[in-house]
Amino acid sequence: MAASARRGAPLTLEEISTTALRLMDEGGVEGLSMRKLAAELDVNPMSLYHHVENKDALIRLICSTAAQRMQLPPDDGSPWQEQLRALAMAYHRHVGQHPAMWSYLHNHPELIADRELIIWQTLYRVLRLAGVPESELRRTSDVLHAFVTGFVVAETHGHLPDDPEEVKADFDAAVRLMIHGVAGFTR
Amino acid sequence: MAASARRGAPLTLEEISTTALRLMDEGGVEGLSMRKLAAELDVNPMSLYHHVENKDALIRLICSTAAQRMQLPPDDGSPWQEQLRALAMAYHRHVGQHPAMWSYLHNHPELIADRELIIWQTLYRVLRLAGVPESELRRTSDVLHAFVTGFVVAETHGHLPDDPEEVKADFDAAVRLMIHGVAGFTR
DNA sequence: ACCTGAACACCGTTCAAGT
DNA sequence: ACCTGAACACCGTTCAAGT
Repeated sequence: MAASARRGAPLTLEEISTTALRLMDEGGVEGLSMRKLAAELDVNPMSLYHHVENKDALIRLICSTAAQRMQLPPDDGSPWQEQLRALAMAYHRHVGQHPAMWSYLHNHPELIADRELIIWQTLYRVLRLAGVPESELRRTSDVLHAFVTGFVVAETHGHLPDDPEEVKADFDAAVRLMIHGVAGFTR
Repeated sequence: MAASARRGAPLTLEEISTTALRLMDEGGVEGLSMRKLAAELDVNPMSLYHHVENKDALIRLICSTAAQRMQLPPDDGSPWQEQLRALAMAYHRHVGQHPAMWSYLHNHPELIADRELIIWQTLYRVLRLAGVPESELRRTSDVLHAFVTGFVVAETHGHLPDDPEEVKADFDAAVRLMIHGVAGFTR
């Protein structure tokens, strides 16, 4: 056994990653430290190293579990333009919930490179529907993903204090620009 | 007088910001610390606080001087599509030279919000040329800027090791998508 | 197997003291 | 006016020791 001296139960990866993500959500990147996380879990800082190799690995864990759990819209049969907008909105919501995590992810794109992730599967499906040829799927999805990430990160960190109507109009303009871009692409 | 005990001349903001940017370029965000910067300048760490309020102010200084010095293409009379591409390429080059600074900037868009900056002036000019109405300039330029930043940051951090031909094709696709998007916008 | 305390090499920053 | 050293409250991480 050898559970914690202060806690009843032993640590799990599950609660480590959940608590770490919460700390990041609440206090940004600098809100998460190994020592604060340990304090939050009521455990010795060094105990964490038995479950996670180091801080980088911890953040990687947070990102991958959060990315896997993203709630993305299913294929409802609507036109690709609407589905692209719905996907962008789902992205927008997720970044709004975990801005610090997405900032990190934006600077470490390799953590989200796995094409089996639901986010890529969904984007591929929408782009196929739009008529993007198979050979261009990787490239087009990369570009759109970078665009959307750039936009929502800038929006979340930049002008949230603004008039929400303005933010909505900005978001609409971004989506329309992408739709026109993809349409012009396959025409 | 009262210059440094170890150096001949007193510190200047100029050399502080130049050296700090170099440290960031060489070692990423974690390559820049007040103590390393002081060591590099052969000065006591605390001396820096006489020229700069704190580390945040130092990074703000780096970003604003670098942004002011960006070399952007002048109006050469070519079509707006070509000028937009040239602008994106200039951006691309600058981010490639200072990736860590741009990562920071991407997460602190307020540092680049001043519409008098050459980057906004240039973008406004190109968009006017493309026929974007005055009332939509702020919005459209925000969206495009976020897109370009998203793309070049992702590219710089993500798949530079790739085949340079592929990177170039990705960049072309991104520019074409933006051009189609803007064109569809004003049609 | 899992947890712990002490220790090391780093941080940013404050403050009182030097010239 | 500008620089400095000591000190404080933080970091991530290693290591040897506990159960």
